[in-house]
Amino acid sequence: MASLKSHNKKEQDLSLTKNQKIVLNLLQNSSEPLKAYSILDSLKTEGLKSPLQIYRALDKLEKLGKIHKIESKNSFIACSNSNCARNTAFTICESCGNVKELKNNYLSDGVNELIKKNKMSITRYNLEFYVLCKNCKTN
Amino acid sequence: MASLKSHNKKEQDLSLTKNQKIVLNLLQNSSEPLKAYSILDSLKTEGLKSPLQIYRALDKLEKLGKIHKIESKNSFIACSNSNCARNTAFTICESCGNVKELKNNYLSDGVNELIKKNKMSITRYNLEFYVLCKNCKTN
DNA sequence: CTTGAATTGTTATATTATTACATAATGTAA
DNA sequence: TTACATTATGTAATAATATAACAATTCAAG
Repeated sequence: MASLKSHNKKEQDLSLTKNQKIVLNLLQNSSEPLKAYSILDSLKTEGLKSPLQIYRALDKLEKLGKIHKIESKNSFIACSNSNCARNTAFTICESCGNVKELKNNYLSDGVNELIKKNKMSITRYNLEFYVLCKNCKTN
Repeated sequence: MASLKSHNKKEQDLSLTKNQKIVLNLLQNSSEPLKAYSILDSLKTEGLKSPLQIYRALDKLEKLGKIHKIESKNSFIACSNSNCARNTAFTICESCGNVKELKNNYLSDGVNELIKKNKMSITRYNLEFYVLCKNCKTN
């Protein structure tokens, strides 16, 4: 087991530490973005008791591209692509706050075009599209 | 002067209240985004002494589209277009943090195309492009 | 003038995030 | 292996950002 783990490190990010795994797991199983202190509350049972333990795990996961921060909501969401550490795009429902990550492939061509046309030399981008989600439209 | 002022209210947003004007003025004369508490510090001399006075002015100005919040920096910047209350786009230097608002016209066509192509029904957007600004490139 | 909406002032408090410091685990090169 | 650097941990304290609650005031519309 141990040897398997270390062998696959890079591919599967099994190199995550205990705290990082716990936090990532919570986010991956959440249907909505979570706030740091709400994560903390949820993980008190797992032995995480200080904000810093959460923030440190979040920082690392974000750098790895495994999660993203929705800045306008001070919330964190698991990456639904494949570890996009640099470019992100979300839709955010203006009514209920529901957030979805847009698939890289859907956008990247269009965004690249946009960038070229405007002669911008971009190292990274974050796009937030505000919408009315299906649920909220019908209500 | 006074009569001119009241006559042009709507066009020039002279209807702003005292606090709102003071805060907007500070932001318009700033070369960089400012944080709420730094605004508070700067305006202690003008009689503004509580965070809430600042936040309330900022909220109002943001709704009017006269300023924007850079969420990832918890900072505020005066609008450099004409009161774009809904759609915003910025470049943010990854090195020095320098922020510039992109002109609406530069982007809007391209963004609209992008939205159409992806069949999104967007009510509003905020685009953050991270760059290396000229200064930081050469250093 | 008077009524209702918006704005203000003030205190207290909630929420989000980091500093500082001591310790332990892990990786790596001699 | 030892030794050294790097990374992660735990904990307490505190900084930075933002809002709640309430009383008082301003100010335009009827």
